[in-house]
Amino acid sequence: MAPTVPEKRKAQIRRQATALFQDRGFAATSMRELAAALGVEAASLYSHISSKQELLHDICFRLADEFFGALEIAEHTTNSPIDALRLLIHGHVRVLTTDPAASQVFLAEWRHLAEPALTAFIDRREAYEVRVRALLRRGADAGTLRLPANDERFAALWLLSGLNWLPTWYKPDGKLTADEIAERLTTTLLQGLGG
Amino acid sequence: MAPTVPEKRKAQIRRQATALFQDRGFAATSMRELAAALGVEAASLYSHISSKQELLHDICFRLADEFFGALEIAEHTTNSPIDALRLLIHGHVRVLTTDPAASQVFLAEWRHLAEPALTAFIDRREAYEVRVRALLRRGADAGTLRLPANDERFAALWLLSGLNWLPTWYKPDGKLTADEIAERLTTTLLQGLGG
DNA sequence: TTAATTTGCTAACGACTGTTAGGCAAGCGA
DNA sequence: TCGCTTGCCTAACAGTCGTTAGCAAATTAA
Repeated sequence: MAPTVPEKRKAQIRRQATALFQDRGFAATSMRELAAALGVEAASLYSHISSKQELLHDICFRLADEFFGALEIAEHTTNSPIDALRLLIHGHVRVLTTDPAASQVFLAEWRHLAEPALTAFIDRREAYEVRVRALLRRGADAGTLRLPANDERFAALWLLSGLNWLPTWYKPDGKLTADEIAERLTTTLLQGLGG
Repeated sequence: MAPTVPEKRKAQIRRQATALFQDRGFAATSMRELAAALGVEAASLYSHISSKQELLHDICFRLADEFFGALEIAEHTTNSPIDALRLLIHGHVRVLTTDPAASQVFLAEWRHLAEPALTAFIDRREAYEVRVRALLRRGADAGTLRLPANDERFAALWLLSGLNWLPTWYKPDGKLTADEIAERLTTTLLQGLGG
């Protein structure tokens, strides 16, 4: 009846699945490969999980929750749009660097979700972007942000694309901490590369 | 003996394959799906191509050539690093917008290349980034660019990530032309979002 | 010790994978 | 009309896919 012990093995499977989905892709990863990586036969996995889809679903929606958490902190801890933007970047970067593998699966493999999870995922992602746009809009209206062509949609894409590329090159053993990376990204984002 | 007629059909197959690889991914696209999209049986494809790998290879390396072409123009038409950067962005955006589907395959599906093409591809990509970094370095040394932490590696990632996210949202029927997008990106990149 | 739970196994299912072999019909230049 | 090429077909190959059934060993709880 203890839920912690069964969670252990399931967590191991999820971690290994995350790693494999990340570097081979969901579709190119077989349950037999996943099992082999855990030193087990493929059929044995089904004592712990119900399907391959469930693994992808768990990874994608857990990360979605974390990104939403970071967004909500940014929205609720300050009234200053620029401080909120800083908080958003720091939170976003912390999620990305805490589990880069899961982040990459979240960013790149979500399209392999089956319905109805796929639609739910897309809706959540859109809701996230809407709120980021609103945050940028507030900054532009207050005069503390200068959006290109006054277009918060464009600015939001620019912001998120700059952040979301991070897990493709981030190495956890690198010299920079998550906060240092976030600081650099914030500076670069706000000031640009112009001399 | 006329090489143009057989090329026609092969080009159709390549275009359809590009579209399918883009929205399902290489591994999740079967030759039977590709054939069905062309109104043909799977086996018939092999009169025109030699393998599924060949399709991926052609797409990835053609795009690599185009990106390198844009880079070379940027390197050779001006001595001003900042003008070269502008040219690079415009060229890069033009490639991305001219064939967004192929661009997304290039950016997202290259990892499914088989050896030795995979290693060759990675090497080319690295060579590309090295040259972009050199371009940014020159700008920083000349004082016309201000790189975050004076790190051209970081700046290059920032630049390319901002550009490479474009094909995920770009719609060819949108209001913005490729040059308008490139101008906005250039402005945003150089000036940032700071008010 | 007994009972229940967890974890894994072998074997197999039906479906699907990329690809090949071999043939047939239409359109072509000679 | 002949022969050749192009384009597509059916049939099949050997292998892999996710998943289920049924059973056994190990671990844990009472």
